Amino acid sequence: MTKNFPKLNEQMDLIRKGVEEIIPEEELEKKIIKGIKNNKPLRVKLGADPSRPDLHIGHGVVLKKLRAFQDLGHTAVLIVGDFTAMIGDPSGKNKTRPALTFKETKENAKSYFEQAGIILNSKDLEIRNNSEWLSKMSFEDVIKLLSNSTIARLLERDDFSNRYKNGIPISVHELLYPFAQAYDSIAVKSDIELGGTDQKFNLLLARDIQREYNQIPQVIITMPILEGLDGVNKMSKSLDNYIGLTEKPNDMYGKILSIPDELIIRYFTLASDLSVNEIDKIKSDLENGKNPRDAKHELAFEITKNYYSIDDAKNAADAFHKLVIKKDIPDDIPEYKCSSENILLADIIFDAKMVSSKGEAKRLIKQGGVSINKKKITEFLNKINIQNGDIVKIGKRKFLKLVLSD
RNA sequence: GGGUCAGUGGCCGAGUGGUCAAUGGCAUCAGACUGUAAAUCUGACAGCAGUAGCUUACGGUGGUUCAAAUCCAUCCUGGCCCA
Repeated sequence: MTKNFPKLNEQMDLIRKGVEEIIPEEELEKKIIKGIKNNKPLRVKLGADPSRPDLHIGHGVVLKKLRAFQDLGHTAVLIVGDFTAMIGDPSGKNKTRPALTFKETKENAKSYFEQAGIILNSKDLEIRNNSEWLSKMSFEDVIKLLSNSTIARLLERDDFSNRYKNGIPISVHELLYPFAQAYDSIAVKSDIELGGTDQKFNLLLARDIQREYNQIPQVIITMPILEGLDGVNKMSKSLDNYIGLTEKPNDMYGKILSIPDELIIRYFTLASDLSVNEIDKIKSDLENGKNPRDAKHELAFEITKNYYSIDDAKNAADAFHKLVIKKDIPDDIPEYKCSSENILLADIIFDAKMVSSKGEAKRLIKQGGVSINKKKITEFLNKINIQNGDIVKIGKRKFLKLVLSD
């Protein structure tokens, strides 16, 4: 199979977009030149962590970079850490992560691929489980592997040294994680490995180890960690500041609009497919007084479009204007069947699972957060008379359509 | 192995026998306001209950007491010091 690789400059331009570091850049150029000359795609490794089944656009940053390599004709090698999931990557963590069972790992891996598949091209994609080689290693093999580094080196890592200083436990097996990951690179003979900046240590260690095992060390490319909706912390599910890859277009659009203005360019760079030139244009427009709101709408549109379609993005934009700006009601609202016309409002919204307890329902009503047909209801003790088709609004974004059934 | 300290609500962290469903901060939710689902201000924030009542909660279990998050015993988890 012959491939037509783009020229070095073209490749480098695309690769450089948004990256934090390329270590070392000259080696990358050499590898690319060699690839073009020998007509051989580079093997670009990315470790998938099956302990986190829900991907968000923060994960998308690095997946997009991997996709960029695929678009350039290279081979994406996705490693499922089914074996290492038993350890749990300590990167960026301040506590030991619970080990997963094999079954959980499998299920998570499945949903990981469904979601990563949104971004990656299924061609030029090689998927490997690291249990394939790690489970076969003997204790002797492990000792050989571990003899390539020192405790001092491991403790240099921020994650570990912070935990150590602050008296937070570090289990010994966590120290082995970077070695397992490094060994993956040897097993798949990676030319390049991608990761977030929090992976830098692990990625670099693999270079040393590959050298010990007589392989040409991989080039490492780190991507910035995308901030979440709060604009401060990294995007993560546990902080609930994330935009899921599989979120509905409307939610995706709305959530993007809620990012702080300062993050607009960063999001364009890391999460959209716009070219560096296009992004520079937006940047200068903003500096010349363009309303950030408009730029943010463009951003929301772009990202939603990439994950769905132009039409979906348009619809999401319309829905946002309707729901949030004009405070209108959305088109599709869940229905709730009422058997009686006389009923407590609190019971309805609790039963329809719009709130997690009746106390919460009462609280919302008391605070004026619930309305029927745009009329606020603030008395939670009175029963209400319902008409078929009444629209109940709960809080800012939840709606319920009442349907009488007899 | 010995000693010692700690484990509190989504998180951080007060509280050392009754006045504790438990101060405060963060997060969250609602209302007002706004270009925004931002910022700010106000309020709420265990569950059940037609409203001062009940239930479940301060690592687990058992106990002392009229009464325990607070005391005792034991177990689990972890930190630190010594070996």
